[in-house]
Formats: sequence, structure tokens, C-alpha cells
Amino acid sequence: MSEERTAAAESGTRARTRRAIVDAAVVLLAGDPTASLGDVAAAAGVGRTTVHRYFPERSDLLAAIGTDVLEKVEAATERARLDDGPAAKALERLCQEYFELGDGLTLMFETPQLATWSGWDEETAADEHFLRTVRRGHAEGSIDPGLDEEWVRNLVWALLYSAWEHTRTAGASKHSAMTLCLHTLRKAIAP
Amino acid sequence: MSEERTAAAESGTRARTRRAIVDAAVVLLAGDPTASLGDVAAAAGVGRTTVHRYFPERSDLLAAIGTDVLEKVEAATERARLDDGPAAKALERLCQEYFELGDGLTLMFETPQLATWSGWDEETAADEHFLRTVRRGHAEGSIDPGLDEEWVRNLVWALLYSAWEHTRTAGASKHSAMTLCLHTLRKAIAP
DNA sequence: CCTTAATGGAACAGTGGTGTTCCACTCGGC
DNA sequence: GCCGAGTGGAACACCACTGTTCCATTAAGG
Repeated sequence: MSEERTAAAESGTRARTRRAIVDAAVVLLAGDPTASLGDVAAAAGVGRTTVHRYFPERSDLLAAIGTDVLEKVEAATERARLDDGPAAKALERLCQEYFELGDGLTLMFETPQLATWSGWDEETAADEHFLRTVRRGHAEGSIDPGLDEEWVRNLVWALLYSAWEHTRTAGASKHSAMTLCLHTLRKAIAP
Repeated sequence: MSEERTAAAESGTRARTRRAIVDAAVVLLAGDPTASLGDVAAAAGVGRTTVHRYFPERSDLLAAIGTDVLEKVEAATERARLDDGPAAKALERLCQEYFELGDGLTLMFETPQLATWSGWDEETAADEHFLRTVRRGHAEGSIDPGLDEEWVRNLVWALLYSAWEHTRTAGASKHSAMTLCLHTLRKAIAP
């Protein structure tokens, strides 16, 4: 009973290789969604054959990436403790957590297909929690009631994406980009 | 002296066909940047051969799209009369003009390669005018001096993209999306 | 140390988009 | 009605990526 299970539990080595491939793919595909599997393999430092061993088809890799990013989003959402304190402050904390997703941010933003690939067709727990928090902000008066939930969600993602791009193009530090992002968000959602 | 010139002047029919192809390509590629030339031809209602007749290589079509969108951006920028009145108001007018770009907006936002394809490698007149207006806003006190020009530019594009997406996903009307966009921009850039 | 897991590389067939050529067709205007 | 510009479609070679198989080599780990 040391190993196997329904689908999980891989030998340490395999788990590590798998991670290397997924991580490399995230970075590479964020920059160029059409990158070939050969490129991914090279970036991950493994042979193309190995990539196919772990992900028989391209779509399998995409699905794995989707699941991976989703997990990170869910984890970040939990860390933000959305139910604590004023809703507006909660969204700021969420921004800081999400910002750590880095290139995963770009993928989420420009490749909504990833959503369809992996499990989450409909609303995810994180998304639902987000929208609920915005409504709480409307009720308690810390978020402009003129901005409906979906718009606030779009806004937050757009700001995060902009901030991430700002570090890549304007060469700004992650910290200063985050400061601008939070500053802008705070003013935008204030009643 | 009825026709030809350095590069312009096509027989009315050719000009119309050309437009149909470029317009269809903008809409199609905004939705899926990997769409094949066959798809573009079908969307434009012409044969694949015809597409190649006008644009020998795929990159030629991309360049044409880049030029086309760029022209529209420049025209929209002029219509916004950035030098009139308070800079903050000028940016709001610019937003409204840019919003009319529709799918061109998506392309500009997620396909910065288009910039490289066509002529404008470096700063364009529109971009320069935009940054100058932001600086004017800083000086006259209508724009938050804590937000540097590049960030404001990123912000405006991100808001526009979000608003456009908002009409496509949340099914919002163009008008309500624009209202949210302007409302958010106004608060975000206020000192 | 020795077995097994894990890997890399070569070689292959299949696929889909690309770019080209050629020819027949159809308009619109003279 | 005629003519040529403009077009569509078929057929073709080409190429990059994909997905598969097989084998030799390496690293892990008991």
C-alpha cells in the first residue's frame, strides 16, 4: 500500500519531471501560445519523447496546465482570506496573491480555453467566492455599488495583467508594479 | 492620370475585395489568432486563391491588418482632440473613440506582434500624443501624478479590452460597458 | 551491485496548413 | 455581343508539427 491510487501517486522522479514540463510549458506558452511540443521539451530540458510519455496528446498537456493554474488560483484565493475585514481590503489582498501567479496570469487572461480543457467548465469555488465578496462590499459600502460583480472581476484581472505586463515591458520592479496596481484598484472600486 | 501611383490606387473592385478580406481577418483572428487562411477566405466569402492573390504570404496579410488597425487608431486619436480641455476629459474622449475599434481592440491588445509586422516599430504619433497628454494632466492637476504615463496607457488599454470582453461575455450592451469603463477610468486617474 | 524505472534519440507515417500553378468561369463596361 | 479583369477551384509539392515505435543508455534505489 505504498503507492498507487485512483490517479495520483507517482514515483518522486516522475513527479519532478512532470512538474518541470508543466512549469516550462506555462512560461513558454504564456509568451507564445503556438509553441511546439519540441520547444516545450527543450525548455523543460527533456526529450520530446518524454513529453509524450507524460502527456500523450497536446490537449493532455493543456489540460494539465489548466488544472495546475486552477489549483494555484484556488490556493491563492484561500490565502487571501476574502471573508476577513472590509471587502475592498480583501480584494487588495487577493490581487497581491494572484500577482504571484506570474505567467500563469497571462495564460488565464489570454487563453480562456484552458478553462474548458481541464475540469472547470462553469463557476469555480474561487470565482464564486470572489463575486460573493464583491456583493458583500456593495452591501457594507466599501465597494462602489455602481460596478456590478462581473465588471469588478474583469477589472481586477485586467489590472493584474497590466501590472504583469508593466514589469515585462516598462521594466518596472514587481513591487512598484504591484503598488500602482493596488493604488489604482483602491481608487477604482471606492464608492 | 486616372489610376496608379506609387503603391496605392486599385480598381474599385480590387479595393473592395481587399477590404472584405482584411475586415474578415480582423474579426476572425481576434477570436482565434491561429485561424487558417482557408478560414479567412471562407469568412470573407472569397476563394483561398484570391486571398493569396492579394497577400502572397500570411505575414503580408498580418502586416496589412497591422497597418489598417494603426490607421484607425491614428484617426480615432485625431477625432478625440487630445489637446482640447482638461487632459482627464481628453482621455475619456479617447476611450470612447478607441472603443469603436471593436475587434481591432482585441488584436492590438493580444497581438503586439502586429506592431512589428507593419511599419510602426517604435513610438507612433498616436502613442506619443497620448503620453504627452498624460503629462499635461500631471502638470495641470487633472491626472493623479502618482501614475506614470506608461501605466496610464496600459490601464486605458486594459479597461478598453475589459469593456469589450464584457459585452461579449456578460452580454452587456456597448453603451453600458462604455459607461462602466469611463466611470472606472475617471475615478482611477483622478488625483 | 544489480535490477528496474526512466530517459533520449532516431526513424517513421500521418496530418493540416502553406504557397504555387493552371484553367475554366463570370461578371461589368465598352 | 465581346473582352479582359477578377475570380474560384482543383491539383500539386512542401514543410512543420504530431504522435508512435523501438532501442540503447543512464539514474535510482533496494
